[in-house]
Amino acid sequence: MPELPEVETVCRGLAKVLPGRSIRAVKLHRDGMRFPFPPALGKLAHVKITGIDRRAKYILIRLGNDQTLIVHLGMSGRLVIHDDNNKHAPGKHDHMIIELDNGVSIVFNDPRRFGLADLAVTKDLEDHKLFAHLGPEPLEKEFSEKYLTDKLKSKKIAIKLAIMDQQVVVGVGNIYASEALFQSGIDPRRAANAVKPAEIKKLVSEIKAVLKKAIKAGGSSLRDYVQTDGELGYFQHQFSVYDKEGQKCQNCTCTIKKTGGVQRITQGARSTFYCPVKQA
DNA sequence: AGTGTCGCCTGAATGC
DNA sequence: TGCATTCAGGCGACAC
Repeated sequence: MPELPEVETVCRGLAKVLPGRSIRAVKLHRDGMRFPFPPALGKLAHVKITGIDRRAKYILIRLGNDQTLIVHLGMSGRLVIHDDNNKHAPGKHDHMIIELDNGVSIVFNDPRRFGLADLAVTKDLEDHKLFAHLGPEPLEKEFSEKYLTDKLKSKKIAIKLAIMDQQVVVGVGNIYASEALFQSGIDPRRAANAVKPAEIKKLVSEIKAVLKKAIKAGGSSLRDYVQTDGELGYFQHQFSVYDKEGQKCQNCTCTIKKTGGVQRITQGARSTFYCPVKQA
């Protein structure tokens, strides 16, 4: 499940193979994913790829025709590099294949099709429907104690839902929201506007820390950000509370029989994991 | 405007 | 064994 660190790692992998190359063909194997592919997506032959970057969980492939190819991995999306002289036979969920002039193919596979691919004019990207309402990047200075305090003061929703709101801050998904709240010692159920100044300061710092740590883990566990099978961006994680219901949390000193260990609750129709002792 | 809920989609895991 | 059900979740749509 790609969150910001995985997407960042995918981008760093793409940055090693895409810039400077030219597109031989983009092959589409269905009409669309979350929404229909734009017709122009299939007509990018001979267009040059000039760069790669990321905004929130969107991968931005910069093109020489002043357009940007936007890719979102959704929940189950993967990008795999096949160096096979553009001979890759599309599998069941290989929805889009970008063939490069050097024979390398970038295969976008996504069983659940929550992902998307779209084209936008680069200079208008900020006004794109998907980008217009995005909050700040969590790793930028703009995402500060002062900013978050101001943003949360009118919010009565649970703090966990608040930090997952992309209008508050982008890139924090279900896993890292639980992880950052654990590291901050904050109960995920507390009202956002009731979180104290010192706790908000800690939370901002821990959100940055858990994301940075995960990005670092991605880089170090993948050779050059690309696995031997060509897959980009997925790596082993070690979580403190996520998916550890009934188990010990990180550095746990509890008697599990007494405390029940890590708790799983539902917030916004999604699982939240927390330690009832450290996040009281 | 802020908040809460639902649906999209498939495959893995679980239940009977 | 095999079929049905549940769950996973990023994000927009929608209702209140």
